[in-house]
Amino acid sequence: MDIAHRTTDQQKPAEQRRRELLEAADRVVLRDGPKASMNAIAAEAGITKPILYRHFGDKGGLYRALATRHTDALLASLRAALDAPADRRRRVESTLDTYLASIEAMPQVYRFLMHPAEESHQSEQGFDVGRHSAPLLRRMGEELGQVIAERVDLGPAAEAQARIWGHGIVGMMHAAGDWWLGERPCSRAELVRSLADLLWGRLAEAEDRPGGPGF
Amino acid sequence: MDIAHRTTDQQKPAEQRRRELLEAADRVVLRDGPKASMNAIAAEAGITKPILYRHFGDKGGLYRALATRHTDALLASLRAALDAPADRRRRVESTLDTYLASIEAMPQVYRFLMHPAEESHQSEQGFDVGRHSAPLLRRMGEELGQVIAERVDLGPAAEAQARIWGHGIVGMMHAAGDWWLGERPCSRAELVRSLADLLWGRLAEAEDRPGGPGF
DNA sequence: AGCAGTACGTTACTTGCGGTAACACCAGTC
DNA sequence: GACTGGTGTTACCGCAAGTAACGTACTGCT
Repeated sequence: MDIAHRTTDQQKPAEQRRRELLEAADRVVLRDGPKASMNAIAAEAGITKPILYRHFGDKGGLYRALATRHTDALLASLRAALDAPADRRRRVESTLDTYLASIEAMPQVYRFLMHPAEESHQSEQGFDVGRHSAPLLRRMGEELGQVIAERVDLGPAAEAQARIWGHGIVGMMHAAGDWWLGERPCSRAELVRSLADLLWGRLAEAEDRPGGPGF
Repeated sequence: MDIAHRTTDQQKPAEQRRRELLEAADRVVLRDGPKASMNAIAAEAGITKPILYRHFGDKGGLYRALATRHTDALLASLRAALDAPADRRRRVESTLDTYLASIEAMPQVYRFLMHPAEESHQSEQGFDVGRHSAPLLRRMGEELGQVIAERVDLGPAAEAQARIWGHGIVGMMHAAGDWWLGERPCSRAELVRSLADLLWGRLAEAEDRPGGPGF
């Protein structure tokens, strides 16, 4: 009588299957980069293409599902560092370090998250710049902005200010981390310290260099 | 008789040809986004694919040539703002505003520059994270770092610090700009002011919010 | 039992793009 | 006239995304 009463036989496999597929996709993507083919992923999962399409719609869907998993994981660890009971400078440094440690530990994951390899949504004729550059950055920016708004007293227009700062700080962290990961010009601790110093206004405090260029 | 005297209808200096092709490519890319096909570009230029390949090698080559043009232009205008004779805060605000005005004026160009749409170099098995995320960011970061090192007195370890700050600030500008361009949550002037405030240490100065969350 | 529905799975196909080979035309040069 | 080097072309290959059509097993319903 109960239509929706799928006994354990079929319901579990549905969601569990999806997990298996995602894990297989994960392996392939982490091995071959964002240009892993659907065929390769299907082969790794021991099945064929159409099944992937039934589960995820299109390649973008699969990648989005994959990205969401990793993004959630990273955001969770960042939240932990961000919410720790310590003074602000400590929290900032801890969060920076957590992020950098993550991308250092799994550069392939990081690379994948930051490069969705063109979702190609083609939404209309317009060129909505947004959402193309990795949703991970946006999510981190929004969350950080929220935390700032909650915990820091910014006077009037606090909300707008906090969001701007959230996205700005996340961008700073991201770009510096990306560059650092590529060139390794210094230790992680030094990088963390320098970035925190930057946020602490040391650029504004520093003196002009004596004998500037042509001036 | 004269070698340089070609009949007007054909046989142009070949470098000018390249320019024409680049301009055609520009039009198409700015219209169709980074996924513009070589066929489309060739059609826009009034010729066919193989010619493009003779000139630029592969799609990556064409896109690199295109990106270089725009990147050079943007960097030039940023340098102007950065080198203006004014106090530091003024220069910072002016540079931020110049950048934001540029991406606001030509979001398609901006989008293209930040999303080379996977060059797919496939260099070996490794995953060199670098250089995938738009060389524009790297170049801006390096230049800014250099300017900081030249004009600001940072004491010991100045060089490393300056480069870190350069990339960090550029990343801040980029991420905030990207987000702002997508959501338009405030005016450009407000954004500039907030970001400059952030760099001026206002995050560090601000008081804790009274009655924090659950604590 | 027999029938529909549905999720799982396959093979085989279409479409479109990056890239290339082979060929054709047109100048000036020996 | 034959040779060379630039312009251009058409026609093709390989490969990946995405789809259609078909087959199969298990379910509950009558």
